[in-house]
Amino acid sequence: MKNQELSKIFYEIANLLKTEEAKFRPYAYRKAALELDNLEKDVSKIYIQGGKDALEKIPGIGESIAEKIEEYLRTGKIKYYQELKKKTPIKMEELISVEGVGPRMAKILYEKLKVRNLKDLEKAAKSHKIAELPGFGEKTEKNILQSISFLKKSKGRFLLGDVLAKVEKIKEEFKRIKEVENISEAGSVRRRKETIGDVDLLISTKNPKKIMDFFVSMPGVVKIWGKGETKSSVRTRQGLEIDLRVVPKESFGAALQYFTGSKEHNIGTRKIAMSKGLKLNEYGVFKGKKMVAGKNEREVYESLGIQWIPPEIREDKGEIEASLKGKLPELVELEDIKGDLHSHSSWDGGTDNIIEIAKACIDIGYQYLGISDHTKFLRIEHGLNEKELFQQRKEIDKLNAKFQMSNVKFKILQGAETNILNDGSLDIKNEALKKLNYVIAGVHSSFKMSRKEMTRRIIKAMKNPYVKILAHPTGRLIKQRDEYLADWDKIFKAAKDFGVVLEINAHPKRLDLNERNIRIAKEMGIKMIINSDAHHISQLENMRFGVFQARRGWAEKGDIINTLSLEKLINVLKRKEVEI
DNA sequence: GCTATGGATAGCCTAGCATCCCAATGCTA
Repeated sequence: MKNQELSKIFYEIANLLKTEEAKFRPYAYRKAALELDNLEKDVSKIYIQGGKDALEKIPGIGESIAEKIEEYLRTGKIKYYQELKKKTPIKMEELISVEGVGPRMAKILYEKLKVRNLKDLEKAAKSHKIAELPGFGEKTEKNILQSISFLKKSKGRFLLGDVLAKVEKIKEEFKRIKEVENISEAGSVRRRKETIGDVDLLISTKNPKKIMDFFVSMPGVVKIWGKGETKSSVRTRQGLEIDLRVVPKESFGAALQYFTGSKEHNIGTRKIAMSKGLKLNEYGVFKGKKMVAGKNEREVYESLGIQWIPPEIREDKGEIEASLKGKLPELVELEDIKGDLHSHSSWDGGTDNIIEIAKACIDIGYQYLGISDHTKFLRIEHGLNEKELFQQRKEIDKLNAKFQMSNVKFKILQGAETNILNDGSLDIKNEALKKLNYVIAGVHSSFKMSRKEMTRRIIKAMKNPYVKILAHPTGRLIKQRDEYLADWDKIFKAAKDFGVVLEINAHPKRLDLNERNIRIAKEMGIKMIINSDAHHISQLENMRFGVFQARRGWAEKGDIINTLSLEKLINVLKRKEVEI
């Protein structure tokens, strides 16, 4: 789809324009980029069917941007964009991915120090040239270096959220070929790791040549690293490396087990095979020369005398031992989720009305939806004040009454995503919080506090009798920002003591808690909730990424409160009983 | 540059915070 390509260009134009005097044009381009990114229909189809006029019907796209889309679809280029790039030939996206560096700073650094990319930026910072510039200083330079070293750690990896849909699409394409007997993703994609290095695909077929020919000629392939009958590797336009392996039908299960990994897990399973006088490799399980299993993965595990282990926990973190004892956790499933308690509506500047979100949730099959808009401290997000929360309540009550009248078994709950201010107080008065069905609290500012201060700040908020959920507890943004400094042992203990539910934020960029913390929370008996944090109806689907993450942290249905029926959930959301 | 209102023009995504330098700027949510 051209949507994403165009969206990327318009984002970049917006950022380039931000370095100039233009005040509102950057917002216009950003809006257009956002709309294109969220657009379900292929923009080139819209153009073919209705021309430029049809393009202008897309929200946020007017005459000028429609012309640029037209130009891109016809020529593959946008002259205006090229001219902007010529004026400031820097890798803007790369530079502003460094926390603390924005478009303006990037431009100044280019003009003064000829910084064009991340490498130049690091060099300039290391040689202390940045601190010498007017308007900059030692602290800025130090922060830049810190952010760069964080970025390096995740370099070359993609978010699962960006990769999975593409993998699913490729699988669909393959399934149309009748010679494909079995197909599955393997590797870290199948284990649903939060970031992915490269994609492994596995197919069984009697006609490897046809499969491999199709694979290397897929649209979007820009480089073929290798092509053979059993293995081919390509790189896509987005920089994603995909390996495809073709195996015979009889070995598909064994190969799937082998290529799913992790390496550590496989070492463990192979040891078990050895202890039973068997040999396990990617072709099957063998007793001497006789193959005893291999066709499907389940029989591979069973032939070793252990339970089949869900891919998400194949990390050699105790799953093999648990499996040997027949005590694997029954991991939470997407189907267990009965509702979403973290979503944003048009009240706080989101795109969709409450009723639209509710309808989407009914379609998913949820029993309930919690609207939790931002509150007033976050002006940029149009945070609601006490009065607006009250007005919103009236709308929600009306909608619930309608559901009841028409015998729809669905309820909208009213929450709010309040802000934990620097001193640990919230930005909404308790009298207003009291009237909500539940309160989420989260840190949205001043991330760089001392460990001690941040710990005190969060725990104080958790003590508020109305706070029930701690949103995105560690504040990290994958590949972008590390978690804030805090004493997590103390915070987890506070969650346990004060009955605060820890969120597993399902946004692919957050996935916060991470799997390690989920497992700690589970072992401590702390309840968790998986929330989408959707700002757009399409993001409700992110729930699945939260479920993957929960599964990676060994969470079971009973650990997650939004697997409960509405009645039970309401009971859990009740005011804290404990004296704080 | 887009949208809404009214047919050309106003309004839009702002406020707190850190940093750098002691008032202003740019970044972030």
